[in-house]
Amino acid sequence: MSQTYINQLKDHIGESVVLKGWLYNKRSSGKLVFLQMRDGTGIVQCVVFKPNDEALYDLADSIGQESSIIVTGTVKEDTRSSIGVELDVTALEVLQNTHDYPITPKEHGTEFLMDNRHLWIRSKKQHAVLKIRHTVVKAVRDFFDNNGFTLADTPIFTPAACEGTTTLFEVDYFGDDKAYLTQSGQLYNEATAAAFGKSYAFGPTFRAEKSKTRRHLTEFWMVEPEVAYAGYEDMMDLGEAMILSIVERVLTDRQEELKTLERDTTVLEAINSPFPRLHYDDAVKMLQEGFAKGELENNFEWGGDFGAPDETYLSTQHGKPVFVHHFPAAIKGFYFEVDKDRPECALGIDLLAPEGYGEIIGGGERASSLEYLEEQLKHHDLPQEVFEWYLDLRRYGSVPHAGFGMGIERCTAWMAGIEHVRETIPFPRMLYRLKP
RNA sequence: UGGCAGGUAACUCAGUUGGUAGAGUGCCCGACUGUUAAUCGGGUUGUCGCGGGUUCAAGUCCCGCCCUGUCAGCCA
Repeated sequence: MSQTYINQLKDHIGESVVLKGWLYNKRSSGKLVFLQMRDGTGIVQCVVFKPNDEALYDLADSIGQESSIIVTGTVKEDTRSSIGVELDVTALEVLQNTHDYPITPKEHGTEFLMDNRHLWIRSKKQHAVLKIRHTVVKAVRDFFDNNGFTLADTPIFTPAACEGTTTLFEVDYFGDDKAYLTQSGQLYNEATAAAFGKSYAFGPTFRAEKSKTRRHLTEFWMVEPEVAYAGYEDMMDLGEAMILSIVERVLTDRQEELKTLERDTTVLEAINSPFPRLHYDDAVKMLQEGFAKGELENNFEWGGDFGAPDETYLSTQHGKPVFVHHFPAAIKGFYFEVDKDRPECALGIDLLAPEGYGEIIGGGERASSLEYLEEQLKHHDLPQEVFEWYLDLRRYGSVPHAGFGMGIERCTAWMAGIEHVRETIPFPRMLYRLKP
């Protein structure tokens, strides 16, 4: 008999099936043993009644949490079950009986769970978060694939920094050369956009920032679209459409997981077009009003970059993600296009997620003038020879173009409604955390 | 990198004015025909983060270090 998966049991009511998986939890009551079995697709309760088969009962009663088991039984409807069905066990094969599984159904601390991350991902909530991550990734890829974008991944080893070397991980590259792990595929995306018109990269990104916050990882995944003949406003349109498609997909495909996580889905359901678009000037005014009302501790001044409390304040003023554009050029990268009428403003855009999840998109319009970029490289003290290939993009058919990057983990944390991004990736890499 | 909180059993924690170590959970044994973190009875577990100091005596007080969490800076 072939294997049936728990999420398909509803189609097999009354039939005998074989489930292959692990013991999630066990309870017994007199002559009954209840095996909570998981197989990766769900959890189902398997019931063994002692008078029916005493040897089977003794075996079922003896296995410990996370023992690997193959269960044969009859599927029956049961209103007491959260998935509507149960299994009456007729046979049980124990591949390995284990008794020292460290993670119990009771409470544990963060450090212990992180040390046991390789096992923790079997737990219901972690499983649900990672399923949501999967759906976020799938929604993102479908969105770009269905909108004329070509996937053109960028290298992970890079020869130089795009904004200084302090936040880069250095790698020895055959002795003489040094390589760095990429912190963004953006410069390369600008090249692929000139080849394909609309391109995107999706992959891991590395930042050696010594940040210890609930929003930071040293290794995280980012999706970065880049579009030729597009401006910063087009990126707000594109980002908004992408976010809406992610929210919709998560709400459609991951209802069960959202329920497991006790996520308040009404805040996700309330997200619709259009997202508010704030000029940096107006954002500054709002922050200053917030300070005047005593809702912010520090008075924000024009020219600065938003701190976490500022971002939270701006995003909680609306029930939706909020775009901010026209950041001061002085706090942005060398490659940004600036507003012709206000050269002190870069055509950068950020998207702030609601509920204090912070910046999930950062991007904008790129400078298309060769002369301006050469000037900017000097101004930022960057070696021009390293960027010659990048400047070629302005020598040969330069066009206005724009793009952005979205962090998969921050987006997933927001969708799942969880506190810390470390739970949104199977094996997080953080300052002081390289294991398991 | 800085502020704050913390490090005691496998896990989560308690430990009084300094007097020689506790609970719950897990695990093992037993009871129970419907359990949902099952319940009930019995049993089992210690480098009190590390090093130094004060003291007759330190988990407890003092100094240094290490580690963890959290907030902030930076960013996605």
